[in-house]
Amino acid sequence: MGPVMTPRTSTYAQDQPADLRQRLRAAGLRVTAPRLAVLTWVSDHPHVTADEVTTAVRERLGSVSTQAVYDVLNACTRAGLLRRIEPAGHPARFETRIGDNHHHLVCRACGRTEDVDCLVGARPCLDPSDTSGFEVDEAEVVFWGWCPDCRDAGRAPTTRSHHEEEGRA
Amino acid sequence: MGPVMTPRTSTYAQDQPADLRQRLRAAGLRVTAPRLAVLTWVSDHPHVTADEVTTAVRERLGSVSTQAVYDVLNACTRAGLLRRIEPAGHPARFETRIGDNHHHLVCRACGRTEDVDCLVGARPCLDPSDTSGFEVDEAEVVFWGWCPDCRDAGRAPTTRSHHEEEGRA
DNA sequence: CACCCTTTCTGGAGTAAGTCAAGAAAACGA
DNA sequence: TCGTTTTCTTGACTTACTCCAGAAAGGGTG
Repeated sequence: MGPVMTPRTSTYAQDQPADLRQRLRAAGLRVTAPRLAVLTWVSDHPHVTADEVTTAVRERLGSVSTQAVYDVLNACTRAGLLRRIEPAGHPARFETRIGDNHHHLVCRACGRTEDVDCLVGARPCLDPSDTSGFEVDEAEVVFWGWCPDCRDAGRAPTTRSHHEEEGRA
Repeated sequence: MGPVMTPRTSTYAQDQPADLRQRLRAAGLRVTAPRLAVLTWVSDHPHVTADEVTTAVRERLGSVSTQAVYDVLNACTRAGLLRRIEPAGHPARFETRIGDNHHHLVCRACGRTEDVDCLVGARPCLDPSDTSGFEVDEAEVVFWGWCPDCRDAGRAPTTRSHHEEEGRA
């Protein structure tokens, strides 16, 4: 079954096709096999890349064009069914956990991404002090670091010689 | 002088070549014309893209390879003389303001990037509640929105129909 | 100042992650 | 069952870089 990754039971893991159909229709999107397959997979495997989704969907449906996968991911993201995360230097990842504004923990080496439910210190006020006239509609927080695997594999700097900024705001 | 952009007096705008030479040497980097030109330009024009830097440096030096500009930007970033910002969906931007961990305001439409000195509410504690075993060394905050120009040009959604998440953590 | 060893720059090919476009094939309301 | 509209397929193209080999400087040494 291809590159099966630890199938975490996500918030939406109980999505059955019937459920998904409704959500697609509600979003004004037609129900198609590629869409059901993509949404189901992303739902069960948060933070997958387009490439991983493509592989998985092909396993299930036999053959789906790369473009179709991108179209599905884009349409669903636009419709609010998916959320796209684009960590600097890594391909985009997708998740079905939307509607709350949680944040992410990203491994600098392998790109592994995990959710961070909220920040300690109870909802710090994430408003910029000066918006320079911008109309701000989202505050995105990414915590950069090294996942256990990459650190153990020596892909993380041992001496903290990297960018020494004490790293916190 | 090419695409001259509002030359803001940055924190490091007073960098004179002599000064830059020292900083390069201190970082263990050789002093070369491309490096002086790149650093000077970025210093005076925070948040420029590699492409903009290339254009500007060519204006000044006559001819510099694309690769040289990338090499300089990468070497200086690695050495801690520059900071790279990579807003999702936009090419990387560079700045000389390092050593403090300020954040950024990015326009979804044109990628225009501005500094946010700090968050109101005095240094919210930006530590994830659960690091999943990750060794975190940086918390990055990006405020997404629409710059005045793009909003006026109608490139921003008028109804807040976009991703309605109330946008704050 | 001349030399030599590195580091850096040049020029050109190559790559990853997508996007664009035209036509074929499906969805689904009537 | 039809007709319209959306979606999928195929395949070229793009953007923002990186990789490579060789030429051209830095700059410490004698």
